[in-house]
Amino acid sequence: MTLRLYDTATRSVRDFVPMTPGQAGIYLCGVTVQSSPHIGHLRSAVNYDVLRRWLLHSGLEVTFVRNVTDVDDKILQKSLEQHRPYWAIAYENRLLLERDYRTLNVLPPTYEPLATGHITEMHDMITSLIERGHAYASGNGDVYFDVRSYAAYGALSGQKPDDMRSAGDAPERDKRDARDFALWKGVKADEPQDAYWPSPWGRGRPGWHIECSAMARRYLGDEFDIHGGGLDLTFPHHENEVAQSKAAGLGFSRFWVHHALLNLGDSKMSKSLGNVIDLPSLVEAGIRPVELRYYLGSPHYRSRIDYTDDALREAAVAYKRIEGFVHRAAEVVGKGRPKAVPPAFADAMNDDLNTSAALAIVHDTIREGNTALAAGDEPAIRGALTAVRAMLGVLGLDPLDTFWAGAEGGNDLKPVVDGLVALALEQRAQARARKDWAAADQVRDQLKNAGIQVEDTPAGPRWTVGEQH
RNA sequence: GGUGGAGUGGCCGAGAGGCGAGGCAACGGCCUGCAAAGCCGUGUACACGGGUUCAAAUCCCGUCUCCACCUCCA
Repeated sequence: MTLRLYDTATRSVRDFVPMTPGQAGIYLCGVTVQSSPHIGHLRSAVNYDVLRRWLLHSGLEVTFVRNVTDVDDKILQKSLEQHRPYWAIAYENRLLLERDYRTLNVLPPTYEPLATGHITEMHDMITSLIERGHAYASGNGDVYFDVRSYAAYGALSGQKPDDMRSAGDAPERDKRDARDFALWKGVKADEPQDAYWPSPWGRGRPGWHIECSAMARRYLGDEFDIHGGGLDLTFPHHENEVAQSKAAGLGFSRFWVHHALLNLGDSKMSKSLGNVIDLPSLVEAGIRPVELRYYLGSPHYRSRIDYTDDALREAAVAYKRIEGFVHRAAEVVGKGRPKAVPPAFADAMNDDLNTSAALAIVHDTIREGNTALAAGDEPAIRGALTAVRAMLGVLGLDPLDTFWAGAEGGNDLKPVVDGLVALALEQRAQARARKDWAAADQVRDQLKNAGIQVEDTPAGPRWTVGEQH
């Protein structure tokens, strides 16, 4: 069975057939770095990271491009408000974003192009659009895409231009049609003057959509496999991107993958509504990044997540069960080498990345592994462990992955603590030997007060720092 | 007004004509000196009203509620 993916353009699940056998090119609309990231942005990153890892696991070579839009209306507005250059704001937020991506074990993109680094590519495309009669310069420095010149406009998002509510951004300068959108924006007196570049149409800056068309072409070619982004980008951003690129004669994206949003309260998480939760605040509240990743990656990517603290904490408990098995098993049979993934897991992933169904297989395997642990059946333990690790690896959640293992604090001290705890456990063992349960339990309680959990296993007592896992 | 989507047991969350995904919580049992962890068992859930069918959470019609987009947005 091969991967089947939902394609927004055809509104159907289709077989994913790479343009070039063995390879996949993905363009993901990253973020406009106008403010610090929240967990909705991180959901996006996690969803596509899982797609990417699954393609890699399936043996494909993946070129993964995630852009950063580092100049736009809002960034310029903040520049004025904060009396700082627009690029200082963009860079600051970009660093915060990358820090969060890294913290969640999101693989770095193959390329991470900036809009401001591709002005020339944009000019080329705009020139081509004008030549082909799909764009026009207004005469005061703006260049617009001529929506009426492109018959398929609206096909991606299912919108009929005539049925759309009239655009609220009314008095654009010299548009032929209210739905035309800017490819290039001429100088405005009330904008930061350091945000302009020379162009054939005079000094100006890019319109919002052109950068993605230009950069996707630059790094993935005229036609490529998958274009991704949030559901809220379908219109107008992606609609405009297709229009530009196809009107310029390019094949552009073969699949459109859109993930659902993360809501908090009655509406999607967004800075402008103020209903925002970010990674640092969750970490402060005791949630580990890997637990957040589990929470964000468990529901299907096309299902809305209604964020609640309780649901997140429940996900954290579920992840601890996974971790508990992996650690206990590894202590008995060693870490092993993750191998192939169970067929049922592969089927779930191939079915439009059904991570929920895939996790059910993970939990089933863990149950078998726990039974094997209780029975001391080492081959079975080893089999379950390597399978579980392989599956978790695809999801970016393997606790023994050096990434997460290294993230656990205090590992340098583990041998030291190990020795100290061993002393205490020796006393407990002696007390237990003479059936002095009070003394034995006292040792355990004291260790617990010091933050060390002791549990007895068939292989003797084991201990963990902090919460059980 | 237009477009897309959602409503599943106490909670989270898959599924999409017939056999109760999975997790959390709860209850009972096993294991354990006790605990923890684990294992086994227990739940007849699919917004509402009609209809189609031998069979509907899944298909059709209608109703209600909610979300997203049509304006910057992952």
